[in-house]
Amino acid sequence: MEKQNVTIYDVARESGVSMATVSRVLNGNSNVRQATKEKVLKVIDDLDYRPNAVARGLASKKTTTVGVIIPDVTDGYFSSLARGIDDIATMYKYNIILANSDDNPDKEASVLNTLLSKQVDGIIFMGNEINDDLRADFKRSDCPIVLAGSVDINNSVPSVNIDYADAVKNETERLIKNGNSRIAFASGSMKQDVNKKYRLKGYVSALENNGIKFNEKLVFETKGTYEDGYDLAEQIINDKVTAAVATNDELAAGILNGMTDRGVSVPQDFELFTSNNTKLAKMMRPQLSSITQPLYDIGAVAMRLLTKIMNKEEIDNRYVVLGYEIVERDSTK
Amino acid sequence: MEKQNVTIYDVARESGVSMATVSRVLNGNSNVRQATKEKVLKVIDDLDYRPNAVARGLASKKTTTVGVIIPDVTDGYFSSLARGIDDIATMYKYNIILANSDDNPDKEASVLNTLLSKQVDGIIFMGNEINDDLRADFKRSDCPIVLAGSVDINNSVPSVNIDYADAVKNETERLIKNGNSRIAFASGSMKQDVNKKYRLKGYVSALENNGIKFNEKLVFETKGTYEDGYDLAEQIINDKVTAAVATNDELAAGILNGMTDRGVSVPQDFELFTSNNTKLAKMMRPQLSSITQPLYDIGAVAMRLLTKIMNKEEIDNRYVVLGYEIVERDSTK
DNA sequence: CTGTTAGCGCCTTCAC
DNA sequence: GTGAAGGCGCTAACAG
Repeated sequence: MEKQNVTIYDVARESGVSMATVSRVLNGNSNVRQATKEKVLKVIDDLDYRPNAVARGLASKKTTTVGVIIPDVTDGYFSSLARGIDDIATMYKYNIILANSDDNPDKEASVLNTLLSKQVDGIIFMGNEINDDLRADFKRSDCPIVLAGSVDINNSVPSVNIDYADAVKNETERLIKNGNSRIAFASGSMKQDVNKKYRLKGYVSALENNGIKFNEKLVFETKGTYEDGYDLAEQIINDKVTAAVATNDELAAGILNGMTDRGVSVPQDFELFTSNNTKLAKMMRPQLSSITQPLYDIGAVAMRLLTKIMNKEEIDNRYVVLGYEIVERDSTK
Repeated sequence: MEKQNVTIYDVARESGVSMATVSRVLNGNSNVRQATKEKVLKVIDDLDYRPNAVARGLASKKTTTVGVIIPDVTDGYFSSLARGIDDIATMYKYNIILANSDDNPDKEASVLNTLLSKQVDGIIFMGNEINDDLRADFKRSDCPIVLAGSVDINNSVPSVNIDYADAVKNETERLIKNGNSRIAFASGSMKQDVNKKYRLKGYVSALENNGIKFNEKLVFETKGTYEDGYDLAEQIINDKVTAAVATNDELAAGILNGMTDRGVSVPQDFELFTSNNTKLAKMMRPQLSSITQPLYDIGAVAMRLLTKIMNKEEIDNRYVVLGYEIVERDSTK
């Protein structure tokens, strides 16, 4: 058993043409006579030749791979985005280098670096916090970057999102219409601009529009985990809150179970809206009312946008805002 | 703004040494005087030089990236494995090319091919069905491959798993001890050897060990989705089944909700065990009793095993079987 | 339409 | 300890 050694040179020799010609048929260059093309193709098949993408990358300066930075694949929100990204990437003949960052700035910076050293053609970044360092890295990188389901208040990079503020505003108003006035805002980290600058704002403006005074005590900041939500339920009960908007599904799931396990009936005595409509929302009992984000599409559109940028096509809109809807299931009246 | 052009040659010139020397300090080769080393390092820093991994890969025939084939990142079982894989990969300075296959043989073959053309140093394969074609591809590839949480009855490739048969046997026996005799085996596709050759076998042997006659009618084959489970509940009710073992968590979640929504109380009138203990198991109400697979570890160990193989280290055991436990929560008595 | 010739950026003997 | 030189496998002008 020898190692795979057959190179473009071998197939050139075997088929009695030059490597240039082989390269041409490989790359679908039209300037090849049909006959020669077929001859070469046959040899390629006979020799079981497989072009070396690394050599190709070095010569052409294109690797047909894009980097994807994700906080955690295990998170249903991000993995849904990732799936959309990969599908579109595959469609455009790209592969994906996936790297978990845990939203940790150091890891992000480090990963970004190794991605760049691997000469990826582009990068899709997902992350909840984008700080100045990262923005600077992005700028310096001279590599196409698109944010997917991730917000940069500075709009320093192209991105694909929904209107988070508007969505939360909408949810909150429905809660108000249902007669609630003590509505909690159950949030993941406020270091995240989505939460602090967008969702919270939507929450506040819904309150104001309806003459309800904003009460800082009803804003609960957590790390956004299921456990956080579960524990938070106790506090929510003590604070006599009658409804809540949660910024992500696992947190909401925790709150829901926390309330139910403590004897509160949802939605009769407590209403709850969540924000991502991951699979989880439908699996909970009662099922969670939610903003329905087009998660897969956000990833898909982000990847599509990236291909355009890598391809230097004209871009009409670098800051895509996809539509969302609200589905009322059983956690609201 | 120029493109990044600084190469090893530039830093060689700037620091007044040859590229060979720069290459040496880059690769931690000891045969470099401390003084020169520092000088070079400084220039590297000044020039903001970043070695080109592609060129490096071509020259050294090592890309420090491994391919990961996964049915669907969106699936909690596999994404947990993927997380373990990535963490260990990162620890050993590898990156991961992640590709979704949907368990589709064509996609798997195609992805495998492009992975090989990209000269990955190794591959972690996750998938529920491994057929002869795939085995042949593996064999022909001459590339280290490890299966993670995926079973190959032929043991043609190194793998990391738990003892699925034993685990299901255990669950089933507990159900029997609780007084059940009409126990369903709710399964994903029987084309999958884990289900057909392992889990089902465990189920059957538990029955036999306890003098219960195996009833084929109580084996329900589905595609393993949440919806499948939900629908299946009706049939389960009609068949007067009093307990079930499900082969994966989403399926179990569907069954659970399907039963509950149809007015059956769990675990009083129906007991349920599931098999993967993903996050979901704890989020359901009642919480799902389950086999607790060390998902993250399976991925991590698989990746570690792969590094050893890539590194041509001595391997004591190519077919790792990790321990599992059973946690009884509220879906069983 | 096809062949020739340079590299792409780095590693790796082999001398010195 | 350090430099020179030859590839790695392929693409990309440039000729013809």
